[in-house]
Amino acid sequence: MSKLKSAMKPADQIKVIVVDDHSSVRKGIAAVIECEPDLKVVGDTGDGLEAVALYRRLKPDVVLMDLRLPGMGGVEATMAIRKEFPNARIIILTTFDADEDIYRAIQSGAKSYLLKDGPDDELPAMIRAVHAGSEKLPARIAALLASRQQRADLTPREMDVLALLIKGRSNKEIGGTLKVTEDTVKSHFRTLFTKLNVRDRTEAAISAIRHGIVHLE
Amino acid sequence: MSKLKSAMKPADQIKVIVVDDHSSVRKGIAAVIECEPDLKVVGDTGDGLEAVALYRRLKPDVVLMDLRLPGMGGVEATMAIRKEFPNARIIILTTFDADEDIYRAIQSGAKSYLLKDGPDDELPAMIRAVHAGSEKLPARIAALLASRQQRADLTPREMDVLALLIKGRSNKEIGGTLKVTEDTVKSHFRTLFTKLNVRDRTEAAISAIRHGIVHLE
DNA sequence: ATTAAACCTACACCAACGTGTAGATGACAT
DNA sequence: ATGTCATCTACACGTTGGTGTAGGTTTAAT
Repeated sequence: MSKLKSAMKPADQIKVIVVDDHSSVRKGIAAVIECEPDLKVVGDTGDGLEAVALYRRLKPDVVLMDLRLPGMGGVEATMAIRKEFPNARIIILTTFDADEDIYRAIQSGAKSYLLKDGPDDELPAMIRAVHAGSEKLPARIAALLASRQQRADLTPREMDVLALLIKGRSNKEIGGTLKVTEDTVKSHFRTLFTKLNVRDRTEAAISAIRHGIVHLE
Repeated sequence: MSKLKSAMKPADQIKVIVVDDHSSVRKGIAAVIECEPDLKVVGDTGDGLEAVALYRRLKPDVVLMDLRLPGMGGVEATMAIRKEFPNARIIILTTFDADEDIYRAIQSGAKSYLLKDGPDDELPAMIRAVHAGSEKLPARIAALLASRQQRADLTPREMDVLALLIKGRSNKEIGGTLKVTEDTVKSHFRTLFTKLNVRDRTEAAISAIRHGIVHLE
């Protein structure tokens, strides 16, 4: 395996940088990639800001980016890199499969979205595909995205109501916090129920959590 | 680093097997462990049943076990191994930090519980500690366990009610499914609210999800 | 200028939910 | 045997939630 590797000229290898705040995860990803003769990890970091600097310096072919980074999140880091380098090819590699996360990641300019615990050969194949210009998502992720699309987007106000619902607040309390009447809150819930295709607030809460519209923690 | 490794006699090394259904995860863990001269991965598998067979054959010092395995879960595999080898030292290594998962894992005889994305040096240190006889849990996990202990355990019936709540069912529907009256369901919710320390069903649903009493999916 | 959408408010009605209270049964432990 | 606990039932009462209906303002797009 290392024989193959040394036979490959560096110029032909796809240069990859890995951004994840846990170095053990970076090591694991690197270990998988290093098994592939045509791929090469040229840098890694656990910080979003540093990721941008690293990109400037190393000009990798592909970036593997975790979504949840301390300080600057993966979405922000992706946007920052793409603002400066519109052709940057970034793959989001994360443990979360919430619709909303996937949606925001793709919106930010990421080319693909992989789950860390996906099949073994998925990552190298996706690196090559994305490097070659593909933007194809794994079937599972594409399905999640499609299911999200079926649902109309929520307005900012509806997001507020939903966020407070997840904190266990009553209509009256939500109204108090948002400085509107209880009736208005009910009105927002009404449209929310329709958009989320649920019958009541409990289902709405579960659905919101399941789809990653709001995050527990 | 590999110099140190070769200087270490195999007999002095702590033998580890890794059980996880994703081979890329196994590789990552192995990569981290192989950096430590006193640790050695002697086997790995993605299957719970096979894990038991592997244990019989290799008699490792420590087992790293994922919780969510296809077919036989990590808890069952842990119990199966400990039934046959009561001294087996098993560390649960998973991505989930739900109280309930941790609780069941420790109940099943696991010596420790680590999160996959924990600090880099945590895993090797824990392997050594568990091998030496320690059962200490990481602070974060211990705190989660403690918070669970504050809560009285739920009765089977209460679990049923909770599970149906997470499916978005009303009191009447839950009663219909469990073949009891709506009043009985309310009665169960009453005690449930007290035990979970919440005010209403929506909070109960959120709390149950957060603590891993019930699982989405 | 008109339309559309987000956002807000109001009121009334009924259904669903939460609580106080009270009692019955069977299982299992001391 | 007595007690404790899980389970179940019942009824009444007040609160909260969900819906039908109707109309208001502001902002942005056509």
